[in-house]
Parts: sequence; structure tokens; C-alpha cells
Amino acid sequence: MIENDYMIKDLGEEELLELAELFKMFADSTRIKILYDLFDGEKNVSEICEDIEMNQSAVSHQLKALKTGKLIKSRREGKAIYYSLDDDHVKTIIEMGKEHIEE
Amino acid sequence: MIENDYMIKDLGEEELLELAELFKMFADSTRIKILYDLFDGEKNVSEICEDIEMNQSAVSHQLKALKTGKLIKSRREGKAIYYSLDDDHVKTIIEMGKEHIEE
DNA sequence: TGAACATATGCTAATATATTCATATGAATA
DNA sequence: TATTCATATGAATATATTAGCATATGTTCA
Repeated sequence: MIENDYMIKDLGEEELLELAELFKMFADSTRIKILYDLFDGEKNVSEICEDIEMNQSAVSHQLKALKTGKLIKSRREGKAIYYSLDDDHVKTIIEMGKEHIEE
Repeated sequence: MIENDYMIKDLGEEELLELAELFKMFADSTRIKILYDLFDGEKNVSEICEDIEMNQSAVSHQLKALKTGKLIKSRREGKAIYYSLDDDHVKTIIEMGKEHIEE
């Protein structure tokens, strides 16, 4: 075993840092509202703003964070840009969280 | 449907806020190291400090956060206090995150 | 090409969060 | 009961994060 002390199992320090980064994406109310809003499917920025009742700038900033975090993807259609979930795990992770708080 | 716009599905605003709070617990490297350390089972504060290489005060502060968030529980044994995971979902949630980053 | 629309982005102020230090608490034992 | 060991806690500081404003970019269409 040529691992660090607390890496006896599967995850090393780097992976744990990556995990923390991932969970940060879910750890903000604006971002989780956006993600949850996209459970429905693709939506453009204006739709998202209306749905979650946040202004365009705040939403755009968080969309960027989510995209950087690879949780959503985008495509342009004319003037609008449509966002959608980029990973099945997003739903699963939120579902797990949901089960936790429901107890 | 007497719900808000973006509450068409199962989760309302309050629950989404709660979810964000929950994911905050996993969104810090010190906390996730602690949680992962406890995958092994019960450990006291000193052991955790050694395992994750953080000083006692920082660890204690984060243990308190995790306990307030109901993710861990504690019991005293003499001078030492032993912490352990308080919920099966903790493992599941981390596992889901792990699967995400492994792709 | 220039106005109008949709979205992105740089900057800033407000706020939140984590770590550290110093010290307090609580339990064991000499 | 005084000391030591294990842990918790309050305060201060450093750092990160967020939202909002102003403006830039890219697209459509008259």
C-alpha cells in the first residue's frame, strides 16, 4: 500500500477535492433551482429566469459555473441559448439528497 | 395546481433550499475528508485529525457543522468523543458523486 | 447597416465561510 | 483537588462567493 494514511480505500486526496468541487455545484440555492428546473428538459435563459425568479445576470453567472462544472450543456438557437442537463448523475444525486431530507 | 411556477414537480422552494444546505455539507474538502474517513466506522477526534492531517480546532469546527447537519453522531467514551456517520445516504451520495467524476 | 433582443462578462460591494489562536470545558487520574 | 489529556468554542482574520450594475457580444430582421 503506497497510499497516504486516509487513502486506504478508493478515493485519494485529489478525488476528494474533486468531489467537494462537484458538490459545490449543488450547494447554492440558485444553482440547484436551475438544475431542478432543467429536470423538465431544455430551457433557454429567459425561461429559467422566469421560472426561478432571478435576474438574468445572476442566472447567467450560475449557468456559467454549472457549465464549467460539466453539469449542463448549451446550444444556440437564433438569439436564444438553450441549456440542458449534461449528465444523468445530476438527477440521481439530487434524488439521493431528496431522500435524505425526506426522513 | 396551487404551487409556484417552478414547483410543478415534487420539490418546492423550501425543499430546494434544504437540499442546497445538505449539499453544502459535502462541498468542503475538510468535511468531505472527515465523512469519507468515517466510512471505516467510528473514530475519535484525534484519529480523524491524524487521518486527514488537519489541526484539532479546524476538525472540531467541521465536526460540529456535520453534526448540526445530522450527517454524523457522537458518543463519549472517557475523555474521547467518537464520531460516526448518522445516515446511510451519506455513503450513497458520495458514491453517486464518485461515479460522476469517474467518467 | 443599425436597431432590438438575448445572453455573457468585468467589476464591485455585500455576505458567507474556513482556519487559526487562545482559552474554556469536561473527564480521568495521581 | 490539581494536573493532564481530549475536545469544544469564541473571536479575529483571511478568503471565497454571490448578486447586481453597467456594458459587451452575438444574432435577427427591418
